[in-house]
This record gives sequence, C-alpha cells and structure tokens, in this order.
Amino acid sequence: MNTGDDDPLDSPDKDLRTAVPTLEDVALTAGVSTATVSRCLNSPDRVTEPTRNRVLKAVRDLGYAPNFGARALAAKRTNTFGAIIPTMENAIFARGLQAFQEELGQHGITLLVASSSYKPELEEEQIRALVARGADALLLIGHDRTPQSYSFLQKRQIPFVVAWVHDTSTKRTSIGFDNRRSMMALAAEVIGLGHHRLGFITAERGGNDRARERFEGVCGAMRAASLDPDTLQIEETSYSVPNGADAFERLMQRQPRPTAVMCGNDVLAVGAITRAKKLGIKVPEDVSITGFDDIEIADIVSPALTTVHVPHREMGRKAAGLLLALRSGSGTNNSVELDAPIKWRESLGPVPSVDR
Amino acid sequence: MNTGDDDPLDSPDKDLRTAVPTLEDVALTAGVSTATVSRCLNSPDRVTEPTRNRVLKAVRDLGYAPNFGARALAAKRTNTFGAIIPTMENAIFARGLQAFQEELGQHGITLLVASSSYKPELEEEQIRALVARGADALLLIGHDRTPQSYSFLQKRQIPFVVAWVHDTSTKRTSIGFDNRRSMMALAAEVIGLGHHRLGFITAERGGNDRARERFEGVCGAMRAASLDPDTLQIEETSYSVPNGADAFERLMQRQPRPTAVMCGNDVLAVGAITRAKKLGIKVPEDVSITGFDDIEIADIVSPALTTVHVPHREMGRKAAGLLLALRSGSGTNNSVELDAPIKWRESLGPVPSVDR
DNA sequence: GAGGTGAATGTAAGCGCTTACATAATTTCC
DNA sequence: GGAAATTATGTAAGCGCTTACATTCACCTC
Repeated sequence: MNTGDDDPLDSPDKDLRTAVPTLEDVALTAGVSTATVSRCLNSPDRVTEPTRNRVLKAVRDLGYAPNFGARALAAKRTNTFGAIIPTMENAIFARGLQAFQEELGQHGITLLVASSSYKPELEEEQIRALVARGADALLLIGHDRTPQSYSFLQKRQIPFVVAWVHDTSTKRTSIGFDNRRSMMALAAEVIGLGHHRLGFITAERGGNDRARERFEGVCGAMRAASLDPDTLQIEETSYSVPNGADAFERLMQRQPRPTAVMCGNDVLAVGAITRAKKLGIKVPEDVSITGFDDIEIADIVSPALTTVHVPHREMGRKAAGLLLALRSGSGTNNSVELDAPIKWRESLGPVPSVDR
Repeated sequence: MNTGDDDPLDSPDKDLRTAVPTLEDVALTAGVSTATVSRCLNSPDRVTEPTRNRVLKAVRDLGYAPNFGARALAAKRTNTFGAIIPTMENAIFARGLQAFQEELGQHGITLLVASSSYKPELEEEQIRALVARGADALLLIGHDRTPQSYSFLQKRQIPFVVAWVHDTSTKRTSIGFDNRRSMMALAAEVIGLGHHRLGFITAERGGNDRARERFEGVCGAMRAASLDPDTLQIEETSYSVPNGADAFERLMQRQPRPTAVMCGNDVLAVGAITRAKKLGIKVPEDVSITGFDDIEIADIVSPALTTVHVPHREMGRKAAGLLLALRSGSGTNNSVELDAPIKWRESLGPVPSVDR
C-alpha cells in the first residue's frame, strides 16, 4: 500500500514471536497435515477423535483463528450476510436486526452490519464494501436507492431482500407490510371519529419510501372520505423526539389548528405528546395524536399512544429465512406481506364537540 | 494461471458471463499485466496516464471490484475495525456505536458490528470471527470476558479498547466512567433524603461488570451511611421494561417495603414507574425511583426519571480516537475517564413522613 | 556511440486456506 | 487369512491479489 520509501525499521522481522499462527503452524504443532486441520475445523466428523483433540488443543494453544480472507478465497463462500440499515439509533431497526442476526446465527452465518445514515450514495458504498468483504447476501431497507446499487447487485448476482416494505408493484423479494395501506386504515379511523382538520408530522421523505407511503396513506384516506388532501397540514422534520415536539408546537400555532395530529412514526408522536402536555393541551380531549411502529415507548407515554403495530422481530426473523432460501436457489419471488394492524390505546379520541 | 491454450477440455465454463471479473480479466482486457492494474488501483501515480486510462476503462466496462479477502491476504492491512456489543436492542449501545462509526468513517475505516447477547462464549466466538475477517482493532464492552478471549487478543496483538467502564485497577485501555462511584453518589443522595429502606432492581450481574459495580455502589453508600447493606432488598431480572415492572411489584409486596427503589438502568426504572402508576403508588410521594443511563425515555415518562447521565455519544467518538491511536502505535495506556453526573428530575423525593 | 540512469512495466512468488485426488490404515466379509 | 470396501490422512493445486525483483526502454552524459 504505502510502503514506497519506508524507514529502515521495516526490516524482515522473521523470528518475531508475535506472528499470527496459520493453519500450517497448527498442523506442525499437532503433527498432522494442513488438510486434516482444515477438516477438523470444517467437518469435524471426518476426523477421528484423538486426532481432532490433538488439533483442537494446538488451535487453542496457538490462539489460532482462521484467516477469513484466505478461507473465502479458497472456498468461495463466506457464510456471511450483510445488512445495511439507515441508522442503528432507531429502535425499530435495532430490534428487527437483532432477530435477524439471531436467526442467522442458528444457521452458522455471521452478520455484518453497516449503516447509511439515510444517504443513498453512502448506502451504495456500503453495499460495495460488504460485497467485497464476501457478503453472500444482503438485507436492505426500503426500495429507494441509486440505480447503480441495483445494477451492481444485479451484475454480481447477490441475493438480497428488501425489508420494512411490501409493495406488489415490484418483482424484488421483499418482506414487510404495506405502509400506505396501514396508514390509510388508521387515518380512516381518525376521520371516522369526526376529525376533519388533520395535521401530519412526517420524517424526511427524500430517499425514504416508507415515509412517503405513509404520507400517501393519509392523503388516500382523506380522498376516500371526500376531504381535500390539500388541507392536510404538514410538518416535515428529521427523526427525533424534540423535533417531533417542535413540529407539534408549530402545528398548534396554525389557524385553524388541526384536531388530530398523525405522525409518521412513534418517536415523532412521543415528542408531540410530551409537548402537548407542556403546552397544557389535553390529549385526546383537545387534540388526538397517532403514531406508527408501536415501539416500546408508545405504551409508556401518557396518554399511551394509538399507533400501528409493526412486527419488527418477526420481520427480522423471516427476512433471514427468505435470504437463506434465496441463496440456496429456491429463488422464486417469495415476498411476504406481514400484517401491521392498528393498536388502540388512549391518544386517539373523538373530535372535540366545539369542532364538530 | 489459466491453462486455456494447451487443454482442449478446458472449455466447459468459458461462456459463463456471470462470473465475477478478476484482476486478471482487467489486465487481459486492458492489455497489461496484473501488476500494472494493481498499481493503477493502489498508487495511480506510478503508472503513465494513457496506461492508467486504458486500465480504468476496463475496470468500468467489466464492473470490476477488488476481492477484499484476496487483497487483505496479500496486503496484510484491512482498514476495518470491529465492535462487539451485548445487544443492538439496547439504545445506549446503539447510540454510542453510531457515534463510533461516524468517527471511524472520517478516517476511511469500515466498522463491522456483532452482538454477543451478553454471553461470554458467544462473545469469544465473535471476537474470533471479527479478527478472522481482518479487524485491525476491536471495541469491547466491559471487562468481563473469558480468559481465552483475552489471551487470544494478546496472542494476536489486536489493539482493543474496553468501553462503558473505567476502572483504574487494570492496565487495559478503557474509556468510560466509574459505574461504582456514580451509583454510589446517587445512592448517597437517596439516603441523604432520609431513605433507609432501599430496594434495588438490577440486571443480571453474571458476565456484566457494569451491573455488578452499580450494585456495589449502592452497598458502598449504605455502608458509608452506617446502613447495613444486607438490608438492601434486591431483585435481579433481565433487561426489559416489563421485567422491571414485575420486579418493582415484587418489591412492593415485601414487608416492610422499601421507600426508595434504585434501578440498575433506566429501562428497568421505567418499568418500575409504569407499574407504580398502575398500582396507584405515587412517585415520589409514596416511593422514590431512580435509574441509570439517562436514555431518552427517562425524560418522557412521568414522573420524569432521576438518573445518572452517561455521555454515550461522546464515549463512542472518543473510543474511536483511542483505537486509532492504539493501532498506529501511540500505545501507552491512555484510558480516559468520563464524567457520569446525577441528572435530577422528578422521581426522587424525600422519604414519606410516616416512614421517617 | 558506449555506458549509465531512472521510469514504466512485467514476472512470479507467495499470502492462508480448501479440496480433489492419492495414499495409507482399518474394517468387513467369505 | 486375504481381497475388497471403507475410512483416515496426506499431497498439492489453486483462489485473487500485492510487491520484490527483473526487464525493457527512452534518454542522458562524456
């Protein structure tokens, strides 16, 4: 890499005891051939017990660990999957990923995780990085990404599944739910409760199809109820509790102010609820608030949040199954749609009588 | 390499257009040697412009991407760090890790993440996996791990830093705070408020030195106040809101019941608060509750949680700095201790007068 | 114009592993 | 008891890359 004109200290350090032990060292120590050591590690039952014990002892004594690169190079499979999520800070991804990893672990597969910070170019880079590191298959979130990402995946024939969305209009294997439909169902309930002036706090929609679809779900429900979607009061902000709180406050200053504020996710909604409390606005008596995701905190705030329940762990687990199947060639499009039902709690109520 | 010309039987897999291109393919296409292609990619200025252009065009046309394993094998440096955390589901780790990764990214280093589910053997396995994958350095949580893990790291000379703890009694590089001291300070405040009958809800202490130290902090404060640590009413349970709630309820059934319940972390404490509300127990009028970590939710529950503030993001960022330094050999023990001060909110109050 | 430089490129030796194939050791069956 | 079948182990050829070292070539210098 960078050697060129290096210092004289760079001399051949032959006898350094710090050298990393190799398969051959183990073989020498155990008095067997490298092939036997390799077999011990990869298919233990093809080696007799005494031999195996001797080898394993040598492995332990030497602190040997196989060099993954070499192994991948020789065996052309890595038993490694990759996952690229927008951010680890979002509990919903964390939980799904944990389940994903647990499932993969059962099948002897290691998971490599990288995060893209919601940036398509960064995601593309991470895709390349993971593939170069030998990821056999990839878990990706949502459909939004650069065309280059898709053509790269295509060219390299890397199996992948798209999670957190389900969209029948694509032939890509995906696992998730219909963000649009679920949000539409919730919005229909809100409207059914008499709310006509709606506010909507959404995460940034660029590069985030989940956010866009949830937004469209609200619009769809309005149209279905003969309400004009243009009257929807929108606040777009980035994912965090305080941002949700600020957006809520801005919404409350509008004239006329909405009687129900729907939020694109629970984090934003929790922000809205806490700010409402601070502002002395009663939820749901004065204004109703809804979320989306059903993360733990939704049941802890008070009033408890009415939201859409997303089966994160199940999604992670099944994503692993899909990917496993895809890799082994059972490769029809076996997308699965999960149910994301409304979770009723306390933050959604009928429209205040004065606004009826 | 490829004996194509002298062996007529060599034809079978010729036509497979899906094969991933190698350095050699690029060399052939560009009409140069593999060495030149390699140089083009790694030190472009050592190749003349026309040659370089020809090579780069071939790279683009073929959709070539270097095989990471092979490269690592040949070059011995990977620019990859690894991190092993107990679980991604715990927000405190997620946040720290995100910061860690962001910092590393600035230095052109890729982060590989794995989780151990709080199981030392699993962690050991993950350590090996990451090292095998070429991790140049590792971020680990806490000091508790198998001796084999340490001797492996030692033998392989892998730089690592231990985070989330600071403990002057070890020579390992660590970054974090003194769990014991911080908890002791909080407990002293609790006791100072007149509480003598203390309850403690802790996460499982096996394999988790953070949990143990926090526990000892409480005992220490009791001793300092001439209270018998044996009177501390302990509930040990695993990390989750409902578990915290159940543990709290059990504590409330004891006779005499504690007037203050300290919790090993915020998640458990939030469980306690919600259950108290359900039980009609007023916090802090009837019983005080404290947490540890200061995660977002601590400020959202009501009453807001009095806890210990841990600077997770700062810790992640600085851990990256430490590791970078360690790898490049500026390797004295440069452990850093962060401050984890008490964060006063509402859930801690004076002991009820009847119990005084 | 012979000899010397230095830059550009090529050659080929590994890096540490897996695995077909060859060989040795053991068991099985008449 | 010995040939055949079975099992355990060894041998060695790569996998795709980097990089000493060798070679080639253009250009100087005297």
